[in-house]
Amino acid sequence: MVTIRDVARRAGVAPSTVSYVFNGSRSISEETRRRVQEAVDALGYHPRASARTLRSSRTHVLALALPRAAGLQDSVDGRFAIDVSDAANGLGYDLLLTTSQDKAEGLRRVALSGLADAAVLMAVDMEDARIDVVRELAFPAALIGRPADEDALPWTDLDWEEAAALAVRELAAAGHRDMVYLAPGEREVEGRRSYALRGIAGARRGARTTGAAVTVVHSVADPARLADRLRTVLGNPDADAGDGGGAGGAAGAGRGDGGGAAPTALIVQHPSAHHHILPSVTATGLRVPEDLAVVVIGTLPGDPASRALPRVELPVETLSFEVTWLAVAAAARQREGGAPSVTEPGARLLAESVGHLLIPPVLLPGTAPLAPPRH
Amino acid sequence: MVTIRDVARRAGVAPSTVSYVFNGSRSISEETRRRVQEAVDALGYHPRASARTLRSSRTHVLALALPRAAGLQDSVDGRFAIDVSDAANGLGYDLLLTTSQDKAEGLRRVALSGLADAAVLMAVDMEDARIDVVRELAFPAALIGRPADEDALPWTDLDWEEAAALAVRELAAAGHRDMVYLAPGEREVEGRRSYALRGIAGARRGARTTGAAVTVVHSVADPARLADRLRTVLGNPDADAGDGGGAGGAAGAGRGDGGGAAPTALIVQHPSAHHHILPSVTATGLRVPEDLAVVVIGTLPGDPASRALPRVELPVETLSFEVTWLAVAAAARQREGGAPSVTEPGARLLAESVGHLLIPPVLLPGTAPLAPPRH
DNA sequence: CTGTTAGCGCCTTCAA
DNA sequence: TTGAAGGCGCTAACAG
Repeated sequence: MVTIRDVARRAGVAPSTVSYVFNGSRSISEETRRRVQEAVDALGYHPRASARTLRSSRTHVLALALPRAAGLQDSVDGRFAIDVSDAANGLGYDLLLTTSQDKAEGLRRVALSGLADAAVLMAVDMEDARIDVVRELAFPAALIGRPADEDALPWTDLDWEEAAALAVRELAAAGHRDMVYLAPGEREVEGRRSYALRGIAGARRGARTTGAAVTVVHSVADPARLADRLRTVLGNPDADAGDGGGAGGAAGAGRGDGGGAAPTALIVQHPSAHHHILPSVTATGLRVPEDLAVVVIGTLPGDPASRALPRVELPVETLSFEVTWLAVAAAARQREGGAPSVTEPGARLLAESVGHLLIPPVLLPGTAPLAPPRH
Repeated sequence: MVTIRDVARRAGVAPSTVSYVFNGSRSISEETRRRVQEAVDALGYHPRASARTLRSSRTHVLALALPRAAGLQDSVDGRFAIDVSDAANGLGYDLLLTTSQDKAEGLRRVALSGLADAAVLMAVDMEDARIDVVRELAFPAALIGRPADEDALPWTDLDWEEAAALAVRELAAAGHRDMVYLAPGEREVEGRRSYALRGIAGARRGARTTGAAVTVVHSVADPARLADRLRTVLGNPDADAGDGGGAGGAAGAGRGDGGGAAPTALIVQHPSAHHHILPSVTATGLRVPEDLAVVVIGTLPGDPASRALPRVELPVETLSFEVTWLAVAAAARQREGGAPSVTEPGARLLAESVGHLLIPPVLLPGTAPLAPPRH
């Protein structure tokens, strides 16, 4: 184990000088710097993180709090984890994963034991228990997701509400009067997942704005059951009444002049349905886009399977970078007692002062056009 | 900041006593224990990880080295990250993500700065640079993936080779004489990704064993190009010669009595193709399973989109647990100077002594049967 | 521009 | 069954 003292001895300087060479907080003569560097290379010295942290009470580690809802987790989570890790590295931080089980236990433990300087909270609910935890502990944190209390903590998110409203508006502009909004599953709504509620609210708003009829249906993981629900709500003429069953999660919504006509458009917000939505629709006997226009919301960028459809992508990389920046800024603010540092122009400055950053949705064209309805 | 001394003072004991209460390595009177606990609760004391680590040189942190190949990463990676995190938590460890960019830089830094006790390496290549790094640094590590040198480090993996061979055998037993093996993309093969090479080797072995003709085709991310390649190799009668183009990644292989007949079965090993393989096949005009039997290898458990097909699932949870265990065991071995600890029976003991654990593939039935060929 | 020094909070040997 | 004390490796005052 080679320490700073070994280096100092070999370079013929004091340990503190070696430290300053590393931390660069005071001027060092070129000669001294060179000799220290030489000793470092010769001995293969590398500072111990624990000693540094104990002394400076800075870890240069960010905690990433994953939700870890029992059962299947979306591939979205992993994608965020990787991109946040990259962003953190770029800012000189490492990333510690905390799959907080119950009551944000992991997050609390990480904060209390000083394992991280700040936390990034993923997949937040409208009222998220983890928010209370970090506030109670005065632990710097930033969220991916827009909580009910928008001023409690810095956050960033895709504007899911506007994304849904935008999809409805565009479809209405193309002539569609009757649409179906395939929202995340019931459980996500009951769990008050932010993106789920915002998306549905946007769909309703779009319906009001355009006068189109928008029926909100909740998605299900199982493709067969999903096809059932779609069959029911899309009112396919030659439905062969497969498994029968109830009307599923159809929840009436949207007022407009569309009345009870058969829907001509489908908006899909459920992440895990993105991949098999097309087969599920095809299973109902409808052709896309001739019989039914399909728009997808929240797809992963670069996902080949969803490039065919018109869609609003989830800007994972941007969100990851911004939330990381917000978390690091929060840590800095806490260290310096609240003085906001003005280091970057533009959106970032805004994000820091306002405390959040809402990313406007962009509707990308798919291979298949936004076909107008047939009647 | 409440320290161990504050607790000691309030409980009327020495700091060391408090420490022993936490670490339980010597007997404490019930009375003392109670008073310490009371003080801990009252003051909200929590030990500092950095101080502990500095003193004990144990971090209780595992590093997870993700490959981070430029461009799109599979959702598989994220899934592993989460499951390894859970497994680590179960063994009393936290998980630090290192998205090692070039030359395993992140991993090296984490090891050198003592941020972790051991590493888990994901998505290993046959000859992986990270293996050299951890060996050079004598840093305990375990791999998810089976490297060329099987004895260099402990590892665990699905037996991809046997999985592919199994699929060929089962299809051959069902009467198929001509098959297509859709392997991972050319880049993954050139990068000598372990699972890619093993899978292809297994397909070849299956061909030899059964006498069936197996053509190996490399997958592509883009669904349209994939459909093209499939059209070419599956020799669809009513192919409308879409984009023309070359024969794509078709690489002749497999000897047998199948000769040049049209393939009746398709085996898919490319993870990112799993989701849209069915549409891509349908796009060629072939019906599944009437015209073409499809078997998928390496699907994620619980993925609703792939439940329909016969498949070999990737046992993410098992692999994650085992590799975590191997990594922790390696750390313990290093601490204790090589003495193998005998704490668990069965497979785990075996895994520890042999140093690796190869999981045998299981072919699960899909909704669609393994239809026999028509001719 | 550089050296000396005093801990950061904890664990663990040694002593009682 | 418990205390006292030293030091893990590093940083940040203070001196010069």
